[in-house]
Amino acid sequence: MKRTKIAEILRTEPIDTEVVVKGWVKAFRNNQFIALNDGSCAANLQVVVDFENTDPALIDRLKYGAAIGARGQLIESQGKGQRVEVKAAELTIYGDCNPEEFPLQPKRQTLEFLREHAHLRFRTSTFAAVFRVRHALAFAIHKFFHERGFYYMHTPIITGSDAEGAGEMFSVTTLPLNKVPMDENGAVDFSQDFFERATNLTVSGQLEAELGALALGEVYTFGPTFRAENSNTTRHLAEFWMIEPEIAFADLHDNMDLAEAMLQYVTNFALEHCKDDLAILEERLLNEEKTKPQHERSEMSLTEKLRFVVENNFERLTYTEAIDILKNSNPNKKGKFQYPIEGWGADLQSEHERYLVEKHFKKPVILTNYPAAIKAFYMRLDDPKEGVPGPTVSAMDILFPGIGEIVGGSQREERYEVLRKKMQEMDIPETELYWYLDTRKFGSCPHAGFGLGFERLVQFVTGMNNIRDVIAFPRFPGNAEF
RNA sequence: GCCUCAUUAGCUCAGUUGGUUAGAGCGGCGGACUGUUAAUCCGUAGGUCCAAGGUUCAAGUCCUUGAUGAGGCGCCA
Repeated sequence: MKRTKIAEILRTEPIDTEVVVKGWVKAFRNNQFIALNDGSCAANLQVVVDFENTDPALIDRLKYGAAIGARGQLIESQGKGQRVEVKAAELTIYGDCNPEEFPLQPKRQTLEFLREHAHLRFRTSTFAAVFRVRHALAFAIHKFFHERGFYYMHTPIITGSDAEGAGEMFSVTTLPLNKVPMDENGAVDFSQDFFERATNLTVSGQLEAELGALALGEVYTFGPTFRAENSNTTRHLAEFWMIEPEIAFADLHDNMDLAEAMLQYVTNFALEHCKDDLAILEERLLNEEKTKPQHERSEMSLTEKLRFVVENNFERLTYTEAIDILKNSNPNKKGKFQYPIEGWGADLQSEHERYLVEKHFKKPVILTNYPAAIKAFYMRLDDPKEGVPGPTVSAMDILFPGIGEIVGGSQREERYEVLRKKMQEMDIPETELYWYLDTRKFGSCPHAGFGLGFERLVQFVTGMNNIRDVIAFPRFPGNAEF
């Protein structure tokens, strides 16, 4: 007989039919009640064992974590706490689970402990919920773009360009590391390498996505990204997933509208499709915050926060306006900022971003038109504007409470000469990026795009504080286990 | 990379001013109970106090160095 997933049984409740369920034992109570979970949903199904007519040796193997199957009638539950249960006629043990050796215990475990047992942490209700929500968000992203006529574009993982300027890169090579061939100048002779040139893992698919957008109109990438930065924070990974839409015939405002609509769409998708999982995560967050002092606790519950983002427009303001607000803010006047706001031109520190998002506006914020000097070469130079002390670019960063920067994007510099000049100023070799410049030479048009850190989105929606807890096997400095 | 804090039983933690035999809860194991819901009740085993060195009559406790973990900052998504 074919097994039925527990999600299906709980949805359709086929009372008085025989079912086969298979899953892992989450609890075995009173010598007769198995809480069975098969990962298809957050809820467990209760399997009732007739302990008086079942082999005691078999009952003895119904340990926490064991993989089992049960065949029997689905009946209305004879007890409280659940609507239906399976009256087991036959039990099968697929995989025993020795409780003396199994690292997980049927009790609360710290996230730090589970992080060190990442191969088993899917078995916990928290991580099962996180990864189901992660799936839902990934699916929602594809759905959102597909519905809007975007094409999903696969940009290369291995890149020959080291001029993308988005951070330190991981080298890709088949050269023998114990005997690297050198050329006559004493430099590594990459002509002997697999690709006959130096190659790296991608730090962004943006430049390639732009090429696609300038023919297909609207495209997006959704793939892994690698940064060899020595970053040790709760919001950085060496390997993470990024969504990078790129839209032709669009300016910064179209870009902001797209990003905001997308974040609201996928958040709403999770609210609608992951109710049980979000309930588990909300409860977890609530318990975690109980250990914090009152003033550090959030004013809203997890789902309230998500609903707030879906129902309210993001606050849009320019960098110049933000500097004004920060300069006149209480923490700046009272010297509370570690980095006081001196004036126009400096990059904002995370304490400043947090002040704007969490204290001043209390909602997601889109900051735009940053000084050109602190942003990437490909961002479009703005026309000079009265009251703005220096040149700016059509950049935008979306800041989320608790997460910080979740989106970074811009309108792209589409003017050939302006882009070339900018590249020269920033020491970006034209020969490396001739193909990028070509798009500005042949049928260039205004276009824009952004990068969304997928794990940061998952962090926001699940309420998990550490980015290492929203990806199955996190990669970070000193760690590539599993 | 920088700063701060932590490391004691399988897990989460307590351990007073440096003082005799290092404790608790949960989990495990054994038993009881049998419509339970983190089941409950009784009993029981379980320790390289992160590592190395030092101070001291005496170190889980103080000092030095290192390892690992966590948080903050920087880099960013």
